[in-house]
Amino acid sequence: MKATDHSALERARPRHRVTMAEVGRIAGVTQVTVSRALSDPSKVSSATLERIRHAIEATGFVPNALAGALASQRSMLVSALVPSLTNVVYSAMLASFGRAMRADGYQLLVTETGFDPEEEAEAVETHLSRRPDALLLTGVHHAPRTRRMLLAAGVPVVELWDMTETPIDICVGFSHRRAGEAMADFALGKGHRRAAVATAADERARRRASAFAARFITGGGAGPVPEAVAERASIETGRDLLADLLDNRGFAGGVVACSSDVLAHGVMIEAQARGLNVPGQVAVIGFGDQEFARATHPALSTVKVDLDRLGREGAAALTARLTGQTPAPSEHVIDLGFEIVDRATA
Amino acid sequence: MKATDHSALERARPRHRVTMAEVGRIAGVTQVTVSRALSDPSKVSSATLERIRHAIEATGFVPNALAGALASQRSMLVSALVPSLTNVVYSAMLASFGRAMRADGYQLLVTETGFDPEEEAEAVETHLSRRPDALLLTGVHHAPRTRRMLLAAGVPVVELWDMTETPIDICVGFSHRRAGEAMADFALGKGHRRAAVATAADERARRRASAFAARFITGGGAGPVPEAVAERASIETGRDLLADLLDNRGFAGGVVACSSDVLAHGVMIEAQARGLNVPGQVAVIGFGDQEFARATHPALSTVKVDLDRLGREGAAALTARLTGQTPAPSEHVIDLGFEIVDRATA
DNA sequence: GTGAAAGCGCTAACAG
DNA sequence: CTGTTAGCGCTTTCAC
Repeated sequence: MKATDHSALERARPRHRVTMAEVGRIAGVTQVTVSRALSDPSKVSSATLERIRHAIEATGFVPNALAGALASQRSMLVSALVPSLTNVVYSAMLASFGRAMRADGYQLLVTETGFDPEEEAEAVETHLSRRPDALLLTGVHHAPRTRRMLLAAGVPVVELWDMTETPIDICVGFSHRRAGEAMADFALGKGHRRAAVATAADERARRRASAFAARFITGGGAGPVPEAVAERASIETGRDLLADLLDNRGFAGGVVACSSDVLAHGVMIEAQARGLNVPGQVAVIGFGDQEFARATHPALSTVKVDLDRLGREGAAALTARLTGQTPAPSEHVIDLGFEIVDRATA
Repeated sequence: MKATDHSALERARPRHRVTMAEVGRIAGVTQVTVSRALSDPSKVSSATLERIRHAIEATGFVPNALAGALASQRSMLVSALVPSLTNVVYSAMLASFGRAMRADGYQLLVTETGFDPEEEAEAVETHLSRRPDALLLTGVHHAPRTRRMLLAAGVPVVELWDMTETPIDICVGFSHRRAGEAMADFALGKGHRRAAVATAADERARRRASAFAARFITGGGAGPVPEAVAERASIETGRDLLADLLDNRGFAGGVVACSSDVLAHGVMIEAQARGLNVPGQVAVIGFGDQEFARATHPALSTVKVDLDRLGREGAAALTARLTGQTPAPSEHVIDLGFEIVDRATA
């Protein structure tokens, strides 16, 4: 069985493919009728429909969406560009976006752009060659040619996860500056007067970090707010960051504002490994409210961003456009906000 | 600027699209020459090439890959079906697979199947309509019609993350049974005589769990080995699982074999929250060797599976096939193995 | 309710 | 080195 199983694939060229014409021949109708039977069965007599169904069954016919897309000028493809697939923040957003689009019959073309605008531009170009009906970009910072290509293509675009006054088309997200400020207000409200920042290098995280530091000081906290930056966010780099803050940057305890829950978790672990009490000696605020945030010990205080909703709203904005609706100017930028989750670490 | 920016998109139908014919007209050649200039520039005189480049630049022409695929019978599309995008195990594998395929000029059509063979079958069918040049499936358990459709399509297929005697085409992975047994041997070697299992519900995890339990007992451990099962793997469910084991299933300490590092981390946190010493009272073995495993406190002992390599090897197997190579029968099943990482929690 | 004709934008021979 | 001629497998439009 093993040998025969493979033999089907041992040939260089795929086997003969069934077409609508062939299905039609078997069912005693023309190709057009088969097409109609599939796209709008109500236009075909039930007797014919039955014969066509049989023929499809018998031949294992699978319609060629490439040809369909070419003829109809609708690919039913949506392209999604995310900086990273392994970062839950983006994959969660992508997953919920994908589910929503699939429910509307679209399929997802996915590329990981690695936080690099140039790679993103390349990806946009190749994706555009597939004539997607819409595109999802992450963030609002893109290479100039990205914007140019997209505008020229005249395809609906949604930028997720960030806000801007000048979206390419539609953008759905929240203000990173305001999120950073809210973290500072929260820390201050908890009575903290000394703070540090542990952040990933990416540009949105940095924006939150500086907003936090600025607000913390103007709000009455002690300056300066030392900042430690890691290339990537992981528990390990979170540990490194706290170590660095404590050992080299003059941070003697207080609250640590982190650019992600993962980093925050690393900070907690490092503190605990050093015998420091959390939140007594080192308080921690995360970002994202990932699933595990409620399950750390103590439970992590953080900023909740509804990633699921982000993906869904992005999809909704796109499908609205795709069904011919023109958003009002005010609907081009959708602010989903965020929420401070006050648990036990700060 | 805001208003004008959008106006390009305010129309229902996309704007007039540039074709090769149009580029040719401007460059003073026929459409075919433009096609050649793009696919094999050496076949076109440098003077013509220059004019064509100009015309492309001037018009912002982006080739239509749909039409190209239809004509050439090669879509340069690879479809990837993964159970979950938010689970790092799968997204890491997908990301490395994607990078490798992209390097060869392929693009990724992605669908999340949610561990459901029926959903997978649906997805295979829709994906097949895009005429992908190859497919990636996760695992080796599929609906019968999935196998049938794939065989009929005659497309190269790689099944990742698991092994079987009867792959659809090619499969790359490791033996889950042997991994479970290796965990048991490791625990036994560390002197543990009492054990429990904390596992996610998915079928591969269960397979490792039962292999662990069986081997642990035949290897000299005390039976029975209580087993706690969670629908999904998270730190939170890991905590719940240990609580359940301790409170309801007669587990009085010993080693806990987990189906993933995340679950293991949850078990550690719950133990520590209860004031139990790790590994003194509760020892923990994870699975996957995710990035954070080395950074927990104490560092997590686990089973390393090289996800990056998994993705790469899967891609390599596919591209070999796509360049016309026929794998030897022995090369249809590739065992990547695994490795016990002996750190501090067991 | 069904068919015929045209064409989507490209690649693949085959000429010259 | 460049052009001509045929499709690829569908959808669309217009007839009947």
